[in-house]
This record gives sequence, structure tokens and C-alpha cells, in this order.
Amino acid sequence: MNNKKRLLEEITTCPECKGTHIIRDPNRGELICSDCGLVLEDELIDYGPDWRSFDNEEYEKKAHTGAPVSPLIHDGGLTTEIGYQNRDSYGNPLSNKARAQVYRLRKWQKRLRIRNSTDRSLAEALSQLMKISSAMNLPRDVRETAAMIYRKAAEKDLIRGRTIDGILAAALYAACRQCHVPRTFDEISKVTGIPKKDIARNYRFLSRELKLRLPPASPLDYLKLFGSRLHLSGEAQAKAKEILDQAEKEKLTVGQNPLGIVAASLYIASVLCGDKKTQREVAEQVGVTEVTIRNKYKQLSEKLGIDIAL
DNA sequence: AAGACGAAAGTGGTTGA
DNA sequence: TCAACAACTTTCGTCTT
Repeated sequence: MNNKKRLLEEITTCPECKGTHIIRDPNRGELICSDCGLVLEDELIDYGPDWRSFDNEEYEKKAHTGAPVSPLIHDGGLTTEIGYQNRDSYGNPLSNKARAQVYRLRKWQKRLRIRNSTDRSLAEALSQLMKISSAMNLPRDVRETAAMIYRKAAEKDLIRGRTIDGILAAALYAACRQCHVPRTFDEISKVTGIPKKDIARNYRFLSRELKLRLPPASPLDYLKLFGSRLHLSGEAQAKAKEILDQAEKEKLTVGQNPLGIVAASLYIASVLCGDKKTQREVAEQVGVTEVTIRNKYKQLSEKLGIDIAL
């Protein structure tokens, strides 16, 4: 921990642009490079003892030696109801030690409950986040990023008038992009049950209000994802990338749904490399229609002079 | 029978008056 | 605020392998 702290304080040059104008914003817990706008945030966040609100000494001590502090801490059993019989799941009485523990947990939970509504809904949201992201098999850094984004949104009072789930889904989408683990609106929509357009709208909103500096969705990230999901050969994946690069160079991609281009690239590559996938397969994976693939691949192969002998 | 094709109508978001 | 518009989808009949 100390090590980490010292390290952070020593950051004086931006890893991105090598600029030296690093601004520290203690309130937001961010380090910002004023040269290129890079936010070195997640390293800094949640530094202080966020557990201090439980002013019980015992707890304070435990908190600092326990699990690493992460934006996800509101989760972890705290939202579970704790029964009032001092018995374990078999109905046997608990030992003194266990009973004391259960008692503390109960007290803790009660305190959590009593706290203000924003905290309560935050806790709820975070546990919801865990459910969704584990259903989607998302890595931890994505979860933490999503939690961070959600927290910031909550702090800025951006949730009011919107639904928790909607913002959460949008935060998750943003986090996926930030971490280069791209997921489509469709996927997130399927898991969360939030309509795609709502996620998209909330995402735009968050991105504007929180000034998330996300690079435009990289078709390349999607290409990798879908390429592997389709079990496309390495050769074909490389080919798809080639096609995509070319298409971008020729400015054939502006104003188009990147997913359509990605799907078409994958399809063309699969045909060219003799590892053919049907339009249907590709369409299903990527989440566009066959018609779109058809139109796009016609357009692409024509403009790029690629001959597909079918 | 499955895949590919394309026309036609429908949908939701963006744009510009 | 609203209509025009472009991109994409849905649906469906037809052609190809």
C-alpha cells in the first residue's frame, strides 16, 4: 500500500504524451494530464478509509487489513438479509465466536441501511452490477471501471430522473470500451433487459456529463472479439483486419454502423480464406442482419476491388 | 434443404429549417 | 418542433448450390 502511494505521488510525466503538466484533483480523486487530457484516475480512487463511517474501532482495524479497497466494496453480502436466529444453516446453535460475528454483521448491515438513500441505491446498483458483469464474464477491471463511472454519475447527481439500471447498463458499456473489451449495445441489452436505445442514450449522456474521453469505438476491438467467437482461423482474422484497414483508409466507414463493416469484413475474409462462415452465422454473432452484411460486403468488395468467387 | 439474393416497406435516430 | 433523410432492419419471394 505504502509502496503504491509513493509511486502515485511520483507520477510527474504523462505515460501517454510524456507531458509534465499533471494536475491533481483531490476532490474527484483524479490525476489529469493537461497536455493530452489523459485521466489517470482509477489508481487514485478510493484511497482513503471509506470504512471510517463505521466508527467502531474494531471495524476500522479490520477494514484496513482486509480486502483491497475497490470501487466494488459496497457489494459482498451486505445486501443479504441476515436472519435473527443465532443458528447456522443446519439449525444448530452458533458458537460464541460465530454469534458475535453474526451480531456484528447485523449491526453493520443496519447501519448501511440507515444511511442516506443515495448510498443505499449505490449499494444496490453495485450488487446489480456484479450480477450482470458476472453473467457476461467480464473481467475485474471492467467491473471496477463500470463501478467508478457509476459512482461518479451518482456523485454528480445524474441518476435523478433516470433509472438506476439504465445508467448502470450505460456505465458498463462505457467501461467495456474503456478497457478494450468491447461489448455491443445488443449484448448488454440482452443481459440487462434495458432497451438498446436507452442504453445508447444514457451512454451519450454519461459520456457528455462525465467527460469520458473514450476513443471512438474501435472496429478492430470488435473484429477481434467476433473473430474469435466465430472460431475464425488466424489467417482469416488477419485478412479481416486487412480489409477493415483498407476500408478505413478509403473512408468507406464514415457514418456507417461499425458493426456492419466488421461483419462484412469477417464474412469476406472467411470466404477468401476458405474458412467460410455463412452470412447467417456472422450476422447472428455480430448482431446485424444478413441483409446488412450483403449490402456492406457488396459495397466493400466493389470499392476495394476484392473479387469473391463464390 | 440450406444459403444467398434483393425488393419493398418499416423503424428509430439525426439534421436542418 | 417537425419533416426530410440516411442507415439499418424486417419480411418475403426467388434463385443457387
